[in-house]
Amino acid sequence: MPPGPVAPIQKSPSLVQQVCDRLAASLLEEETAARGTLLAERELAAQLGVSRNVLREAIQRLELQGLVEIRQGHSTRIVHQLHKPLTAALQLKVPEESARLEQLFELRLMIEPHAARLAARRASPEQLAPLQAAQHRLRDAQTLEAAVQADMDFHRALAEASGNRILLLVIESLAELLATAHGRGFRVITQERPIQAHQEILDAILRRDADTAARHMTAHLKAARTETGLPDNADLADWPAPASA
Amino acid sequence: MPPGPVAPIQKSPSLVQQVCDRLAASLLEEETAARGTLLAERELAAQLGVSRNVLREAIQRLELQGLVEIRQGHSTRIVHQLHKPLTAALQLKVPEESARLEQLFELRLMIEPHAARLAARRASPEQLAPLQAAQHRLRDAQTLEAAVQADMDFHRALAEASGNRILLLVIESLAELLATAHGRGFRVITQERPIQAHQEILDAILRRDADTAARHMTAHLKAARTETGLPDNADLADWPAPASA
DNA sequence: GGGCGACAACTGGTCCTACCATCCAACCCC
DNA sequence: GGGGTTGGATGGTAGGACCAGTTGTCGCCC
Repeated sequence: MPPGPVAPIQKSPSLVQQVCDRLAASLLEEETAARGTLLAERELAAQLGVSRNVLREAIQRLELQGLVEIRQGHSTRIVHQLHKPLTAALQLKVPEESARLEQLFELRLMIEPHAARLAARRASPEQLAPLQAAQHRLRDAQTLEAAVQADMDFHRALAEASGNRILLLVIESLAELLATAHGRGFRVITQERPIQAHQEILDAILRRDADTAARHMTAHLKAARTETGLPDNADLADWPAPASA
Repeated sequence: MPPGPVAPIQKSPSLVQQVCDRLAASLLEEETAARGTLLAERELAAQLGVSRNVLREAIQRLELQGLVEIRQGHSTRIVHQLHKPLTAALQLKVPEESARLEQLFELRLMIEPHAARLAARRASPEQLAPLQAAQHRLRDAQTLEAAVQADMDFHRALAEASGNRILLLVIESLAELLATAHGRGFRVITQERPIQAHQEILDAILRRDADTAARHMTAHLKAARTETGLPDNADLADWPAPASA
């Protein structure tokens, strides 16, 4: 049937999808309901005029997308962890942990130096602050957990400073997978080198020296990869750091 | 409480989660039920001994993860599109299409030259074949849709040839987002240049010339970005191509 | 009065049944 | 034999009932 002049009535996508979109929109755009507790199934269902069944499936989707967190007994909380779906997909795609770590570092080596490069060029003062804060937390960290967390925060803040939100999402996911790997035989040994490496990257960014920041990031990731205990990789020996011509 | 010797009783995850894991496992590992039609809700629910409600929620999750495709009236089909969750997350994270395209090209410029570099080094004959096939399809494409599809296939095959499945997943997702953008004002004009650009990349890979492949890919993406109609970007002017020292 | 345990009122988790909407295919009428 | 009709399959929605954790409170016992 050719598109007649009558009615492009676009039959409604499934109710679940509508509810899902509706909730996603109101969760993303408004900071009002910021990461607080909210949402009771029965109440929300009545409020939206759909069955609890539909509302449940919608909420489940939101959880898989990392927008809410469901715990039995509690109310469903709002969170912002859009990287979760990617994390889950990667775990499905590369189930074996050592292979995943290997490929993960390869990808980090591709994008994080560029992220550092962009951050040096584009970071606003508001974006630099959390970067420095993470560095301070790393320096002051007493426990391994705190150090790992501060390390993740640094890379996350750097990605955010790059101004590329897609990049941020990918790096968040890679960082989480890496953090999960810690404590399962993949431990860092020293804690001194990362502090200095981060400091060099940070200094270069503060000087707006993009090439140097990228070079230090490349070196940092290579070293971190070795410390994680991954075997040598011929393809990484001459891995280039991005630098302007 | 210190970890006592008693019982670290891991309480069973929710039924939905169990069903989900079960199905995901049987869908991923076995090629037996390869992308064929399968799975009727009522029947499967009875077979697994859970309510249709639970089975539905599990299936919904699988759909969101890109493992199955649900259509009303049909039986649910098995597919393998693990990149879908990432695609969805990106659409949530960067709702505005032009900004998304901009950041998307930035990320492609970061990773695809490296993908070409790795493909030149590691691609097996079995991985080179689809690359050449895609190039032939692009050359012979009659319609715009066919050309876009062949273009995507080329980049996908290249990512696969890199041997990094995480990289493949990301590139698949970026390609899909890009394809979606076509036909919404973001159209390519010429179809001649991509053919030649792909050929140069392909030739370099066949010669195992990693640096040249990466350089051509960088140039190709820059050109493609311009043809898509995105405004000039100062940070891209001196964008480096990865090359061995 | 203070502490401890049972209870009650939430929350999400599971099940059931009935009915609607859509699609496909076999069937029947012309 | 062609084309419209119909029935049976699928997934989609609804609403109810009950189970299972969590938390705060109240009352009992010491």
